[in-house]
Amino acid sequence: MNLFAHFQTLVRDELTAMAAEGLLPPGLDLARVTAEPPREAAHGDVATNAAMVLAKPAGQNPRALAEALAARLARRPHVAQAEVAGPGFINLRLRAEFWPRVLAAILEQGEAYGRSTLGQGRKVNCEYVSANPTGPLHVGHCRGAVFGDALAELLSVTGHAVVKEYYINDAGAQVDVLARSAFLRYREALGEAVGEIPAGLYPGSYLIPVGEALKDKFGDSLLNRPEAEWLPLVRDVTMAMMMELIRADLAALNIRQEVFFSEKSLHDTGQVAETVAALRHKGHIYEGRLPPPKGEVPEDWEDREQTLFRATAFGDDIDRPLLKSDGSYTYFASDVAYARNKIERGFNELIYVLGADHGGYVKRLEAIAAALAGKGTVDVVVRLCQLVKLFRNGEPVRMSKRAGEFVTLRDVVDEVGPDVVRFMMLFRKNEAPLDFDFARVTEQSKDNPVFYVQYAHARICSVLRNAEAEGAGQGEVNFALLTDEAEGALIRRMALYPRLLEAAALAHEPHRVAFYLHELASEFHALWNKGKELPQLRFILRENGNMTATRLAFLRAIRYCLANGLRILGVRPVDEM
RNA sequence: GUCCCGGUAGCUCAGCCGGAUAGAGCACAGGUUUCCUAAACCUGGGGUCAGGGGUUCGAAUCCCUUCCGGGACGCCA
Repeated sequence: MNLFAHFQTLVRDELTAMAAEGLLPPGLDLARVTAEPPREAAHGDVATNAAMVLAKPAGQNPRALAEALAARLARRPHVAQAEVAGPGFINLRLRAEFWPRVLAAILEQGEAYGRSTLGQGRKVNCEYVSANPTGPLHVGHCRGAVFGDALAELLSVTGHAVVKEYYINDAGAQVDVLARSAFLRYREALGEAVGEIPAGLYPGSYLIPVGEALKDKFGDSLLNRPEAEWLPLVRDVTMAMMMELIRADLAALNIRQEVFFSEKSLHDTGQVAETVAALRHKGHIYEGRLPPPKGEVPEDWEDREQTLFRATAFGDDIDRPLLKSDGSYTYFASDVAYARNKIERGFNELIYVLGADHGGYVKRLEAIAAALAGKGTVDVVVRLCQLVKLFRNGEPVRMSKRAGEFVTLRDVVDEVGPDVVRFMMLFRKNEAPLDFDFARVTEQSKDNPVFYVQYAHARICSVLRNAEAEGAGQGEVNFALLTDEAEGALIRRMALYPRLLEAAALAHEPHRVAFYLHELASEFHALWNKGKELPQLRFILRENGNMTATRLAFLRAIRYCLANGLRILGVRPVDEM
C-alpha cells in the first residue's frame, strides 16, 4: 500500500467528478497533480498541488479552486481535515485511526512490505562489473559491483523481472597476453627459473596457481610445442580459473550474477557477423573516412576508408568502426552483437553500470539499441560510478600499478566485511566521488552510518529478546495508544517506505534507500533516548501489558522496514552487536 | 575543440516528478546515564544553493550562458 499513490488517485477522482459536474472545464491534464508528504509535519500528512497546477488551464483563481476541492476532500474517508495553505496547497490531515492501519499492513506484509508492481513485470537486463578476466577484481570494481547488485534488487522488489549479468571480455588480444603470462608460470612450475616477468605480460602472483594447474593437467607436454598449439589450451584453462577467481571475489561481496556472457561466444556462433549483416541490411553501415580524433591526435593515426556504423544518425558524436584494418571485428562490433542478443532475449530495458571513465560510451550504447530495435523501443540506462578514493586514518592509500601493488576487492572485503563495503558504497550518489576510510567505516559509533543503522536493528532485537525472556507484552495490541510525537514521526516515516522505493527505482538510485534507512534509524534512536527521560515511553512497561504488546508490535514493524531496506542493499541486518 | 559528471554550511554530503521557513553528519559550544545497549540522544550558532539571464503562481531543482574542478574523446580492451 502506497498511501500517497492512493491519495493522488483520490484527488484526481475528485477533480474528474468536478469536471463532470461542470465545475471544471473538461479534458484537463491531471498528470502534474501530485499527492506528497509535506516537508513540515505541521502541514499535515498529505499535500496536493492540484489547485496551483490547474488554476491557469481552468481559468480559475487558485485559492477559490483550492477551497472548493478541499471541501470535497474533507468529506472523504480517513480525511480529518483539508485546509488550504500558502499559495494554494491543500493539506490533508488524516484521521487518527488511519495510522494504525499502516502499522497493521506492515506487520501483515512483513518481509514483503514495500514491494510493488510498479515495473509490471518489465524485463530488465542489468549488466555490471564486466571486468576483464585477466586477474582478481580490484577495489575500483567494488562500487559498480555493489551498485549494480543493489539496483537490480531494487528493481526486482518494485515489480521488474531483472536478470543480473556479467559480460566476459574473452575475445580480445589481452586474453592471449594472459595465456602467455600463465605459460611462463607453467614453465616456472616445472622448475624453470623464469626470473622477472617481462614487461607487457601480467606479473601478478595469482597466476602461479594457474601454472601449477597447467602442470598437473599437461605435465611437461606443452613445453616443446609451438605457441599456436599450446596457446588455445592454456587460454581456456587460464580463463576458466580467472572466472572462478572473479566469481569468488563477487561471492565475498554476496554478489551472484545469473548470467556470465562470453564475448567470444558471440564470435564463435556467428552472431557478430549476423549483426553486422543485419545493420547493413537496414542501411546503417557505410564505407567512409573518419575525421582524426579531436584533442591529441595519436601518432599512429591513419586516415583510411573503413566500415562504419552510422551512429550519428542515432545521436552519437561520430560514426563507429566495425572492422579493423586486418579485417577482424572491433570491440564495438561485439558490443552491437551483444546488445542485439539482449534485445532478442526480450529485454525492454538494458542497464549498463560502468566506471566514470566510460562516460563516452553512453551515446554509442543508446545509438546501438536505437538502430537495432527502433528509437524508444528498448530503454538504455547507463549509470556511471565515480572513483573511490581509499584512505586510512585520513591518509590516502597509495597504489602503484607498476609494482602490481593494487588493492584488491578481496583485500577490502577481508578487512572490513561485506556489509560495510556494501553500505558505504551505497551511502553516496553514484555520480559523486566517494572517500572510503578503512578506519572510519569500522568505527563503532554514530559517525559510522553502517554501524548506526545496524545498531538500530540490533537494539530492536535486543528489546524483543528481553521482552520474551520476561514474558512481557501479553496484552492486546492497540496502535491507537501510540500518541507520542516521536512515535508518530516513525509511523509516518514507515508509511513513506513504499513510495521511497518506487521513486528510487524510477530514478535508478539505490542510494536513496541507504539514506532513508539512516533517517529511520535516527528517528528510532531518538525515541529510544526519549524513554530515558520519560519512562512511560519505554517499550517494556511491566505494569501495562496492552501498551507493552502494542510497542513490541510497533518495534516489529520498524524492524521489518529496516531489514527490508537493508536486504535491498545486500547488507545483513544483525540481531546483536 | 566536442561531449559527460560535479560545484549546496568551515569539512563530507542529502535534497524526490519544480512546492511552503534549504537539511543531515563531522567540526565547534553546551547539556542528558540509579532506567530496555550512552556503541545513543537533546540544544545552539553557522548558507549570495559557483556567477548571470530565462521559463513558471512558485527554481537548489528545468532551459541558456560564463567560470571552476574531474573525466572521456584511437582500428586499445
